[in-house]
Amino acid sequence: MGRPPKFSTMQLQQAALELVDKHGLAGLSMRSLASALGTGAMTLYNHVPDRDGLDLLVIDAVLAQVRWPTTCHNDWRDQVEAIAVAGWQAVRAHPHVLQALASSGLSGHALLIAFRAVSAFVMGFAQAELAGPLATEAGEHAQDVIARMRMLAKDQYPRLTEMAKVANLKKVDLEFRAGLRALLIGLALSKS
Amino acid sequence: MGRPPKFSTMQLQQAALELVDKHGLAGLSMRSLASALGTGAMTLYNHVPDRDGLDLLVIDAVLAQVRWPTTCHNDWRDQVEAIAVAGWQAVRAHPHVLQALASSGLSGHALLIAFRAVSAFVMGFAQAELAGPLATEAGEHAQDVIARMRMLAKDQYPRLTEMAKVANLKKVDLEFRAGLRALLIGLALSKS
DNA sequence: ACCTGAACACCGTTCAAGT
DNA sequence: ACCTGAACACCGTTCAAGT
Repeated sequence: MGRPPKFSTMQLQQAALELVDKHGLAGLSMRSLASALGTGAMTLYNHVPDRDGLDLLVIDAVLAQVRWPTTCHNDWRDQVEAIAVAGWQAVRAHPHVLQALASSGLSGHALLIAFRAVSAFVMGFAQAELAGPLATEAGEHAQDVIARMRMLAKDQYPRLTEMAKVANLKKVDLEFRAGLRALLIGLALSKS
Repeated sequence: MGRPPKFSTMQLQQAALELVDKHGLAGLSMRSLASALGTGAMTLYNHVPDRDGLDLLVIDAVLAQVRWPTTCHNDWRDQVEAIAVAGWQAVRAHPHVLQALASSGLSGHALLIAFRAVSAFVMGFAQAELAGPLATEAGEHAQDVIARMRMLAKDQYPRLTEMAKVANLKKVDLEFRAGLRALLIGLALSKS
């Protein structure tokens, strides 16, 4: 009866991520993961409901590697920037995962709108980076917009606020920052 | 020898889009599209190099339906907003296509950074909309950021500029506008 | 030039059986 | 409880043949 599981979920995650890093998302299948673990395909159904569960496994593995900032900036915008940078760096380390993230991952978790916005940017930037280098000097003179979102995040989105215990990031990628600014300018459509 | 093609590309596009609208992207396969057209799978290879070509077909079909704005606003930000609205409305009409758009479509075309940014937002908003209604009152007091991107678009990105012959949009979706503003606030991280 | 069916090497998942 | 192989209904694509 009560048998101990042959594999831990972490083992599956590690093997799946390895597979995706090596062969792309298309290289991850029930059968390929199973044989990478030296077992049969059906064994995986003890850890995962279906094929899509494999994607979520990979996404979780990547998110688990994110070094979320842990200390607070005075300016909340610095905090959000640090979060975005951290998320982007984690995704960047596993380019093939992008596809899974974009197609279903984060939205399936019913994540917060604000976090979704940030991650949407992260995706967009990473995709742009694959196609060609960004015009890094675009946003140098960007100015402020009103930041009412700060309250909004604190009141309605505790999870985002919790994530926003921001670290004093030393080694941020300058190109990413410049790209972020360029995107913000491009998106800044507010009326006056 | 010289035989006339049995199907026009437009016929394929229409049938493929219909399939995706009805059964989701997963419902589109070489075989399913072929049998929807009453032919064999291999016939499709005369119009399309491989399976991914089917996705591009669908994406093109959606983009073809976009009623791009045709007249100019004085404020370039109004123009870009009109573009974003038009793109979003087209995508909205075919929710299942989102997956294809997000995973490869637009980035594969090496599109402009700015347009990618806008479409990334469109994706993010559409995904957020599927998960739940947006906090529409979030961005009411948004203010300006510097808009150097205007020049940038004119000098370096003629295709975007060409698309930015903006129409005087009458029926824009208010929720979308509000969501756009909320996202902009959330993303507005510029330093001061 | 364009179409086509058979065949190949895959795929996810159901099922029934094993410990 | 957890594992497993066989079987089923798919899939994209190569190939060789048809008009």
